[in-house]
Amino acid sequence: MEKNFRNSDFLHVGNKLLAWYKENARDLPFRKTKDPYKIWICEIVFQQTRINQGLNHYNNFIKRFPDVKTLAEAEENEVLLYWKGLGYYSRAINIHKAAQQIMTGHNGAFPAQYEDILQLKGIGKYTAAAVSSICFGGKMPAVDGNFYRVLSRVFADDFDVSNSRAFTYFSELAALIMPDNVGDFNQAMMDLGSEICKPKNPLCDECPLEDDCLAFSLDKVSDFPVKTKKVKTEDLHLKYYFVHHNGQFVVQQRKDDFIWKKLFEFPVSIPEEMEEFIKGLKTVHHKLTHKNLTIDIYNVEVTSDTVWNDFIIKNEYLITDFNGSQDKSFPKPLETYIQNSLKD
DNA sequence: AACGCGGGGAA
DNA sequence: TTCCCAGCGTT
Repeated sequence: MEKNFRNSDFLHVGNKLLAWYKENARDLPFRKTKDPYKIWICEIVFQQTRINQGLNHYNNFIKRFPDVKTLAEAEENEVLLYWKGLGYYSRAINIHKAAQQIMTGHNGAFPAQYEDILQLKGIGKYTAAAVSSICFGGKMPAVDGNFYRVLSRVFADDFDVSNSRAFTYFSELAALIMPDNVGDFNQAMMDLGSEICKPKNPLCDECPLEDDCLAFSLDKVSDFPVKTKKVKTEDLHLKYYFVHHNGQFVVQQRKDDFIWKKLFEFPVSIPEEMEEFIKGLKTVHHKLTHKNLTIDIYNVEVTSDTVWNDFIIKNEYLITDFNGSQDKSFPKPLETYIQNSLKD
């Protein structure tokens, strides 16, 4: 793009956006508060997550963990239970650690300064800017996917949003139109990007920035944003054994690497002498963003107390039953498998 | 600077 | 199918 295009005053664009937001802001639960704890939680929940998908999780989470102290004192596994089904489970692990950071490092009071907020686990430049601007009058733009899309269209800017310098680049672009009320501006950009300036089929005739949008005037809205990085998926084959005995079954907890960090799963192998108890196999297909999973689940009904006890003791496995499984967080496909087994 | 990490909805 | 979503931590 021509650099001289950016040398004029674009503040009126931001002011139009604010006026639009005043009339068209979405009615969301976390819009009624400036409690930094609640804003923080909502920012984490809705990272890479659509509002409708995470709304129930957010409400349940706030109800169970209403403040920093309650969250900090909870068990990690219970925090993960409330994150069940949301994905990106390191968010739950980090949110719990950050609560403890706030207790020990800030006497339980959420830090007000951008630099201090940025030090918390799981909080990056986007979230620090969002919380500080919405709750404490901070002046940093909360640059996210909506900013990339709206700004690249308004300025018809072909800067590649998959470039690692995109955050800095679009932060500078945002500063051109950013009014004094940065908290509302940040939220307005989110609502405009979500409701009007959508990735596909944007509602340009309803957009308050239609007269200011260079891409629209060039009839090239669909050319922006430019994104070169392509989504690549790979196939992955997993195998589990659903080992059960007298209504109980064997579970173990995953490590905090790879997928489904610290969630519970079935054992991935059984001793040879147990193979005679295999009743059948169910293959489950599950799609992740970057993986197509094929999961073979062997149904192993152990009818020998000796074999069962040896297996548990030798491997130090955890045992649960169908009721107890509700207190644990399982990966989606395994959760579905357990629920279906309950019906049989 | 590049990559891995979930799950669901829209087109 | 493919893309995208109130991104972040690790390497």
